[in-house]
Amino acid sequence: MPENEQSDLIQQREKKLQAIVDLGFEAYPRKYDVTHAIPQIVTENSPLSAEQLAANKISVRVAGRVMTMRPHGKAGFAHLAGGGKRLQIYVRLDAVGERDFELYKLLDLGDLIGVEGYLFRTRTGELTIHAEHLQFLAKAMLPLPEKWHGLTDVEIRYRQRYLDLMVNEEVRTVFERRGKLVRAVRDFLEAEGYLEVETPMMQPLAGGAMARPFITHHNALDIDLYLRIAPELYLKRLIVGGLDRVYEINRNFRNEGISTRHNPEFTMLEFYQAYADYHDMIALTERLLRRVAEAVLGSVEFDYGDQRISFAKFEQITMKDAVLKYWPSEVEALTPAQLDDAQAMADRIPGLNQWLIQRGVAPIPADAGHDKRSGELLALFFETVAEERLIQPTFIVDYPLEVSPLSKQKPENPNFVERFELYIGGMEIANAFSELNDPEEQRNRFQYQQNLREKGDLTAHAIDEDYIRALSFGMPPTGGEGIGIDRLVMLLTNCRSIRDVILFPLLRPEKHIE
RNA sequence: GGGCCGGUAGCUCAAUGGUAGAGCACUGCCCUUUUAAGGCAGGGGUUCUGGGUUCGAAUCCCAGCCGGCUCACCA
Repeated sequence: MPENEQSDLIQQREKKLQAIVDLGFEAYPRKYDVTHAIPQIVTENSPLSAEQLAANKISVRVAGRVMTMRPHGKAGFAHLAGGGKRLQIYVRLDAVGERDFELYKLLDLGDLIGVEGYLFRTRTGELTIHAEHLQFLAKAMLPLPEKWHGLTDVEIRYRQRYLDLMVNEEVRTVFERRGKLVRAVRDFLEAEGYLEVETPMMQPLAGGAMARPFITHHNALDIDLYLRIAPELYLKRLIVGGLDRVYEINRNFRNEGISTRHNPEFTMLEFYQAYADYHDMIALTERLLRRVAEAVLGSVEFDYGDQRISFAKFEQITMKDAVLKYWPSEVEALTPAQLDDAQAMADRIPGLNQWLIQRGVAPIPADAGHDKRSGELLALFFETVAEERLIQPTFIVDYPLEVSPLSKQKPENPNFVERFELYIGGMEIANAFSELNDPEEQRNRFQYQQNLREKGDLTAHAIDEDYIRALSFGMPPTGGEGIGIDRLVMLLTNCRSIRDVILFPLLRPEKHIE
């Protein structure tokens, strides 16, 4: 924000900083040796009574940010924040001396200080440091947000996440859980014999998913590169090379819309296991998610909005059955056989659109019925009628061939592939399949995608000749999966927006900042 | 990109056509166990921007900027 708007406040604080320096304190000292972190003191001493604290006289030296001040003439209280906890300090003129008490009086909310003293309980029973010495550590030149309501303006919360973290304690919890979740994923896969690897974020072809990429340029080589939309094809090259169990947790970049469930850069876990198929991936996913929930929440059940979600049991249903199960009664019914019949499905689009419009949802484009094949329509219908209804963890299996360019066909029905997506809380969380390892069939699939691309579908998969070459050296039968980490964090932190689980979500650049 | 809602003091919010306010924060004074500390006094505004209507606009109208939610693309 412009400096002139707050020049009075800043000038006041500059004067105070000068006064602090005049007392003999450094304006920006190098370090402060603490004996304890604030949460440690709170945890360790909570059980101790006032009498026990008085008898033991436990000396501590801590540092933190001043969050509240209650001066009382020649004494005063303050709360220091650190490590997500607050601890009260009590400063008396006769205990800290003139110089330190002058410092106390010059403090502003937001300043960083060190305190040395001993623990006691106040009359109201609050654990407090009886200060014997104060150290000035850094000045807050700008004022903190209001102390009761905190900071609610979501734009400032996202743009100035440091403020959000300072004053909204639950925000810290979200990101602590996110860290625990990623840690738990790594521990689990490590124990399963997986190797963590890193593959290119800048790729000459943006493969492995269907999405529009970001494009960039390398000057020395004078080539265009794409920020990756998925690591998939590189990880499978590693399977070819004999790294039989690999995983990667890192960012993907997709040049698509922004919403409460989409950020242009998002974190994806992908893992590949040689000599396994998608059934093995289902079993692994169930174990992984239970382990992660236990690690993060200590439970496999949790609230998400007004729903109670349990990882104790995972449903499994084919895409066709899901469409039939959730097909709206207001629309003319479909028989199972008609789900292979593009014409029969196209005939339902007008009725379906009427139903969608009544519910305030945008209809399916009118031309969808003309040029789409039955598998594409099936996937479209699934997303339209079933996806948001899948609250409890549900594996949707048997995906149509047309929307699955990298998956192996089902032996008993080549129009469908060995693939699943896992839905929880109405969101797609995971996508997995038995990996296609037949190089000729892969070439055919790429060719089909290429045709879509030439018809104007910018998300259709590009032909990757080196990937076909890699498959031509022989890839073992392999199960592979991707899990959207941000959405998993949303579930386990009860956040409705992906921006609440990404520290610095992409926003339009701020205009008026100097 | 479409629809809906919003933008007033550093922060959270009032004021619905008639003198821009409150609480917190800030400044000064008093106060040695408070915790939304208290008491007294005070400073602080391009009401998002630009037009328009009107005797008079924070308020009504138009355009724009910014944000949220939602729909579409997508994970």
